[in-house]
Amino acid sequence: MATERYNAREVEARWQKIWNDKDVFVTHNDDPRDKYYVLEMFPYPSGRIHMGHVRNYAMGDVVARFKRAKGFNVLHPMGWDAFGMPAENAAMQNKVHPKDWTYDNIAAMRGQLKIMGLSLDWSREFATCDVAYYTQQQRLFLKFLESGLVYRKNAKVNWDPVDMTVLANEQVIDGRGWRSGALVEQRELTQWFFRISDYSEDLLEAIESLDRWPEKVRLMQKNWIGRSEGLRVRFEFIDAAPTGDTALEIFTTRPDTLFGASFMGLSPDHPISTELAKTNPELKAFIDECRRVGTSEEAIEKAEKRGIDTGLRVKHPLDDSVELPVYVANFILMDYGTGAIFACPAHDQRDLDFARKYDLSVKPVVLPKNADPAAFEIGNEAFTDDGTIFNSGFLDGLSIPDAKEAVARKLEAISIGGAPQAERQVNYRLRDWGISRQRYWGCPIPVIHCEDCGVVPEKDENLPVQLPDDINFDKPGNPLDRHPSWRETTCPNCGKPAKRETDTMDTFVDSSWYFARFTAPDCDQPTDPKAANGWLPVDQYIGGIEHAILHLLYSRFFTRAMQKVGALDLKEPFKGLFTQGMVNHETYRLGDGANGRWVSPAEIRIEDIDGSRRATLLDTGDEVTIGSVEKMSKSKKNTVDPTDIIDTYGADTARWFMLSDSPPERDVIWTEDGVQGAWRFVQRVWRLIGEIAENSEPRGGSAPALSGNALALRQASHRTLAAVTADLEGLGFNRAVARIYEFVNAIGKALSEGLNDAAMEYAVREAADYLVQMMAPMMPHLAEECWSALGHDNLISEANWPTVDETLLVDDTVTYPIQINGKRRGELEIAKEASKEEVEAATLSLDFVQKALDGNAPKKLIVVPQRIVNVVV
RNA sequence: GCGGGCGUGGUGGAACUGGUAGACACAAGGGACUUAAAAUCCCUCGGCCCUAGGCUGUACGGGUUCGAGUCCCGUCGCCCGCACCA
Repeated sequence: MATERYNAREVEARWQKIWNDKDVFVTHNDDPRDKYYVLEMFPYPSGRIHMGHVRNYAMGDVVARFKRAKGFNVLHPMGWDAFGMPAENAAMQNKVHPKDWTYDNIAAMRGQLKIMGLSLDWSREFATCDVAYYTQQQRLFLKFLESGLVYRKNAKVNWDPVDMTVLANEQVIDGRGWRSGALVEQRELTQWFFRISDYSEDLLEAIESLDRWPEKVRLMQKNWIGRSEGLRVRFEFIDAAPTGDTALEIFTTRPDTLFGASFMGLSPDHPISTELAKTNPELKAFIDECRRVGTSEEAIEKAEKRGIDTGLRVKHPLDDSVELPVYVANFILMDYGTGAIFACPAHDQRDLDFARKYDLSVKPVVLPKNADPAAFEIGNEAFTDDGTIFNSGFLDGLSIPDAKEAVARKLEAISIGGAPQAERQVNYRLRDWGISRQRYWGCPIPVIHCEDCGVVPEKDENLPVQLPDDINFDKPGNPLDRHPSWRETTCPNCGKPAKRETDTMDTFVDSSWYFARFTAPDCDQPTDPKAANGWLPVDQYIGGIEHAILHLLYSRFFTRAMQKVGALDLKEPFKGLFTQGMVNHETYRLGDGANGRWVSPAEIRIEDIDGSRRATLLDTGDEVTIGSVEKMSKSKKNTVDPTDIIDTYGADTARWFMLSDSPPERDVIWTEDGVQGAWRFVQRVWRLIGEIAENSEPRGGSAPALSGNALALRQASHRTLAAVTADLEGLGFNRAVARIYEFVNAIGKALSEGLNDAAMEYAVREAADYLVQMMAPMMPHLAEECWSALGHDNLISEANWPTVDETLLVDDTVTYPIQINGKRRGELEIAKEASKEEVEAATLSLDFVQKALDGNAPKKLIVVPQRIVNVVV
């Protein structure tokens, strides 16, 4: 048996069947043990799994299997993020129905995931496009609507006039639609919004409590929410604005620079701008032009600061004698603050650019440390660092924070037109979440438009609002709009004929609560609060860094919203978060420059010729250039199909390689050599275990008295176990792998020295059992096969994690490195419990120390207990 | 521009709270076994010096310390996030 080569394909299929037949990974909500919820971000069913999935799910599976062995009731589910544009694109290109395309892809990918041997509870599987799932999502939506968490408003959107749809910012490339290439327009549309901004402060504050999240992600979320404290100040108009306003309200975080004010700025979308444009053609033309400029970052960055003087003038709030002109300026955003600003060019770069262009005054009011107030001037760079206020009347000599406070106090106390001139205000960058999409393949928004009653929520008993199957994609735009009858319904309120909402929800909505649905996937309500509260928060969530902001922030908001409507009772959905790195691969290119094309790793052969690697095309033998290592992508053709790898080497090898070498948060480079190394290791373990199984008997009873090699091996077993346990707790898979390699080397060495007494036989059997158990979370099939070969009659997937015998972790001697002047010169082996004095004495008697001292007393002698000795001469 | 991170052999990477730098693996070279290949096993493997042994070495330049890959300051390089947010 043992001499046979390990046949991964046969073995893996066999154990997968056993796990499946015995429902080993089916989880029960009423299990009394402590819970542990492991979740990997669920995949989009694109058609095939890729190496990124293999890495992601291998990591999650290690955690799940490890925690199961540690005695937890583990929830480890899987589902599909199945709504979205690719299905519609496929429908348009290949004449497939989005539903068929999606469910076919799911079936294919489910099959691929199953051969990976993941310890998933497949009984809880669902896809977000399942009617059962989106019914509950509509029910949640209606509850949110009732609780005031949802509203409609007009909002500017990127409109693609060819595809007749709204585009997300990231779908606009250089001002053009990413698919149609048409110039994108800014349009006002009535859209549905979730009130995520109501939770700005809470979402920001609670980040502090997420201590098992990567610091990087926490910081990104903080920046995204973007809290800033400032002052809302009202500037009195000399003559009232055409809107009737007597004062212009602005938001500023720099009230300390108020004496440096040079002009006021209005957003092109500000109501006063709109009103003025009605009688001012030049201004109207300018505003129209601003709207045409794309919202892409590049477009904004390159856009020159421009504006138009409205002729309006305001009074300076702290100095009546100063009048400030009001401009409409292209760089002012309507949806931040009040859509209007006061400009202090000396201390704000944008204001300075504008002032220089229109020749407006630039008066510095913050003096840098040690600068001469008479000589300090502003060139083409605004001064934004710290300093002392000057040129500012009663603020002169104050620090920036003190001046802010002084201005706030003063203006709060003044009243103009019956209201205080200024109020303190906190602003957030975070905007409400627009969820309307003019698409077919998404969750329909369950509301009805009635001519008499307005916007009316669909009645609960009428749910679901189901997507029609008879749909065509012949024309661009939203197929739901064109459907002959789907829109037609009756008003739930008055019973008259009415029309359904044809917008569907952003797919981020689908993924904002799936983790809760897994806790009770068949419930006839969105959640079973008892199940959700019992399982949540997710103890370990694993996924890509690309979701650091949106998906995670939306899910945090959704959890709060679900708490508000009583669907569950907690705020934070993910206790521990881990973001894994990408899978990269070398690239290969045939031919030069524009004539060249990318070729895939499967099309080439790599040889080592005189120490340098050369690649040639398999078909023709043409030389191929080996390019840089990059993220696996279809466009560069540097992908490796997980199924091919698993067919050749088995799932365990693929999993093991993914977990070894690179730290999990970092990118890993997929190499053929690396996979073969992992494969050789699989064979090596199999041979080793076979040899042990043949030449020894299973352990019985307690350990015999030990000494020498047997003791050393037991110490190695328990030390490795302690280290691997700690590594797995901390997701240090690469370190665990390295320790297991070391351990296998140690067992191999012990075995070669002979198995000739009972003590050694016991130690070797223990080592073998521990080895197999430690690798079981990572290579579960090989582990089951070895476990069974070693004579165990239970499944290793159901076995308990072994316990460390602490007494075997300690040695009775310790080896001190001996340094002379900080450089290592030798070692000292001494009893562990030797006192500091004894260590000192022993050190000084060493001949190389004597030699270094040359008869003198040491200048200093540092003994760090159990660590190191340093002699300073 | 703002914010954050990283820089260790030919390569991926180890090194707990400052305490023997390079664990473990990959690649490479040499050898054994074999008709041969594969597989397996053994040896070498940061650089320099003739060896015992020594010197040097964690991007670069300083500093703190008995002792620095780790802490501090500066420089260079790379990566990521955000970006007209007043």
